[in-house]
Amino acid sequence: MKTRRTGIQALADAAGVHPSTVSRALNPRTRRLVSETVAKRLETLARKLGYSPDPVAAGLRTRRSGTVGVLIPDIANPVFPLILRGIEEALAAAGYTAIIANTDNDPGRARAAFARLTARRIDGAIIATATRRDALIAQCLKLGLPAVLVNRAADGSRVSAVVNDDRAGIALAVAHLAALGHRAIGHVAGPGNISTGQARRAGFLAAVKAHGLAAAPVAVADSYSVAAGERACAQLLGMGRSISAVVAANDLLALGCYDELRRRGLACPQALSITGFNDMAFADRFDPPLTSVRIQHRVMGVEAARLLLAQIDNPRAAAQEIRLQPDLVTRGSSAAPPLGRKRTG
Amino acid sequence: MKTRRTGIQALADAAGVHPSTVSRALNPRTRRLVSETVAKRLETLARKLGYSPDPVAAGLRTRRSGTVGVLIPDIANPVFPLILRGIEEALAAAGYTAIIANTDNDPGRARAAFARLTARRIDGAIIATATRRDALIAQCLKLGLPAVLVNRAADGSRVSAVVNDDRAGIALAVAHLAALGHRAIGHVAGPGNISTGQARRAGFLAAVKAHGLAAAPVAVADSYSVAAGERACAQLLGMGRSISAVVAANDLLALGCYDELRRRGLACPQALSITGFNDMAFADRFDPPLTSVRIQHRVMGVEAARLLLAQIDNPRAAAQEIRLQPDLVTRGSSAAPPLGRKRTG
DNA sequence: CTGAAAGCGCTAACAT
DNA sequence: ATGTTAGCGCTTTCAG
Repeated sequence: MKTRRTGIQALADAAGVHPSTVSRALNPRTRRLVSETVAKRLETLARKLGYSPDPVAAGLRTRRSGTVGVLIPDIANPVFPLILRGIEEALAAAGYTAIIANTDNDPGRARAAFARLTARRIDGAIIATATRRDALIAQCLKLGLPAVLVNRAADGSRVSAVVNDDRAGIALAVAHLAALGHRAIGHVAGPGNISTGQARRAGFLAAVKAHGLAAAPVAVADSYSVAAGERACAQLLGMGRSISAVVAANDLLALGCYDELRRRGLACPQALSITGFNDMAFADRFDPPLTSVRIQHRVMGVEAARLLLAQIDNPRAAAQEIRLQPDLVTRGSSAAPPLGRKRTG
Repeated sequence: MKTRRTGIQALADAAGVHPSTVSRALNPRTRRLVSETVAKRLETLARKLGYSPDPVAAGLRTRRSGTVGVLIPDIANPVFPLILRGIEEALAAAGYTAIIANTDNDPGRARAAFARLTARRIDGAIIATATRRDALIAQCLKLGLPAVLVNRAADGSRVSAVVNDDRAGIALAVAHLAALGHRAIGHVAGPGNISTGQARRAGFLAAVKAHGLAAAPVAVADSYSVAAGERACAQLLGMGRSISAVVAANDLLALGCYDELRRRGLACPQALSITGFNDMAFADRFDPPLTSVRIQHRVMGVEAARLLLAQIDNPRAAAQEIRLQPDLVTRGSSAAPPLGRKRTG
C-alpha cells in the first residue's frame, strides 16, 4: 500500500487547477505566467502537502538533468577535496548537483567514467584530469557538452579553464630561495603532458634566468606522486651538478624529495632546501614543515563552477581562462644554503 | 539542427522490430525473453549506431535511479576519500553511481543535502555522518529508503552498518603503551554523541582496567578536529594528574595534542607519548610520525556498498553490522615513558 | 491567464 | 518470442 508520492497532479486536484498551472506556478522561470493569487495559493499548498518537484522527470522533458560531472585524477591527493568543496558550493547554490568520478590518473578509467557521466545526461563537465591534449576535451567539444578545466589547462584554449598562475608561483619560490642565498637550484618537474608540469618548468627556467642564477638542472617526474618525486630527485642529484635547493612542481613530489634526501643521509634544509607547490593540507605538519606555493583551492572550484554554469546558460559564449594568483608560504624546508658550496651529486 | 540522439526507437526502426523488443534485448535482466538471434543482432546494431540507454528515462518508469547518495561529514578529513574510493568501486561494478554530499559536520546542511538527494530519487543512502541518534536515519526508515552507515554506527541497530572494532583498536594502542612501560595514560575522547567517540572511550577505560593501569583521566573533544583536540588536550593536562601518554580518539585530535604539547614546551614522545586512530594519509610524515590504529578504509567502503546493494535488492532483509578489525602502526610518537615519573599538569 | 494534449525515452503489464 | 498499449512526472506548445 505505498502512498503515492504527491506529484504535480495531486496538487492540481487539491487546488482545483490544471497540472500545467501548477508547473508554471512552481517554476521560477515561468511563475510570471500565472496570476499572483493562484501562484501564492499553490506555493502554500505545495508546502502543506510536502510536494517537491521531481528534477529527473522534469529533465526528461527539458533535456536538462541539473547535474554536472566532475572528473578528478586522484581524490586521495588533498588538493582535490578542497577544489571540490568550492565546486559543490557554487553548484548547489544554483540548484545543481555534482557527480564526482575518480580516474586514478588512468586514461582508460577516465573514458569509462566520462561515458557513465554522459549516459546520466550531465549538463556539463568540470575536468581536473586534463592532459595538454586531452581526448575527453575533444569529445566534449564534439558533443557540444559545456566543459571547464580546473587546475590544469589544455593546449590551444578551445575550452574555458580556471588555473593558477604557475609561472608566478614558481617565480615566488625561486625568488625566495635566491633571497636566502641559493645560487644553484634544481627542479623536479611534473609530467610534461600536463599543463602544470610544463608551465611550472618553464616558469622555473625563466625565473632562474631572471635572477641570473647558475646552471639549473631539471628532472621530470612521470606522475604527481611521492614515488615519482623520489625517483626524479634521485636522478636530479645524480647529475653531478652542485645544487643547494630543489623546487618541486608539487607537494607530493616534494615529499618524494624528502625521502630521497633521507635515503642519502642529507638533511633538509641544512644540506638542501626544498619547496613544494599547492600547500596541501598538513604541509605545515611535515618534517620539516614544507615551504610551498599556496593556491586558492576553494576559489578555483567556485570559479570553475561559475564558468560552467554560464556556459550552460549560453553555450556559444567564447572560452575564457581565469588565472588565479598564488602566494608563498615559507616554512622550515627552506633555509640559507650551507656555507661551503656543497657537492650533492 | 541537432541530430536527435539515437534512442530505442531509432534502433527498433533500423532493426525492423518493436521498441519493447529492443528494450528487452538490451537489458540483461530481460534479455532471456528474446530470441538469441535477434538479441545478438540488436547488440551489434546498438554498437554500430552508438546507442546507449538512458538510465534516467528508464528510472522514471522503474522508479530506480541507479544512484546512491553518500553523506560525508568532512571531505577534507583524509579518512573519507579512502572510504569513498571503496564505495565508488563497489557501486560502479554494479552499475550504480554515487552522488556525494558534504555536510561539514553541520546537521542543517546534512538535512538540506539529504533532501536534495531524495529529490534526485536515490535508491539508497550511505551515511558516514551519523550521530548515535540521527534524524536522517529515522527519516530513511520512515521513507523506506535503504540505508547503510559507514564508520559510525547508531544506537539500536535498526539499520545496517560497517564499522571498525573500535574497542579492539583502542585496546591495541593501550597495550602498546603499557608494553612500553606507561602506567598512567590519558584519553582525548571524540564527541559523545558519535558512536566512535563513545566506543573508543569505553574501549579505553576497559583496556586500562584490563592492564591494571592507574587513574585514567579523560577529556572529551567537541568535534573531530585539530582545534578541538588541542583544547581537550589542554584540559587533560590541566587536570593535575600525572600521565605519560595520551591515546587520542582520532588522528586530527592527536595533531591537536601535538600542538598543545608544543605550546607547553613538552616533547613528544620524550615527555609524553601520543597515539592516534585512523592512520590517515601522511600520518607517517608528521613530526613526530604518528603511531596510529590503522583501519581498513577501502574495505569499509566496499562492504558498505555491498550491504546497501543487497538491501536495495531485498528491502525487507534484516539489518546487519559488519565489524572490521584494525591493527596498530607503531611510529615515533610513542616511546618508553621518561624515567622519573613526570608531572605534566 | 489557464486548460488541453502531446511527448521526453524507456519499461511493464497484457495480449497474441 | 514479439507486438500493443499505457504511463512514469513533468514541461511545453497550442488554443481559448
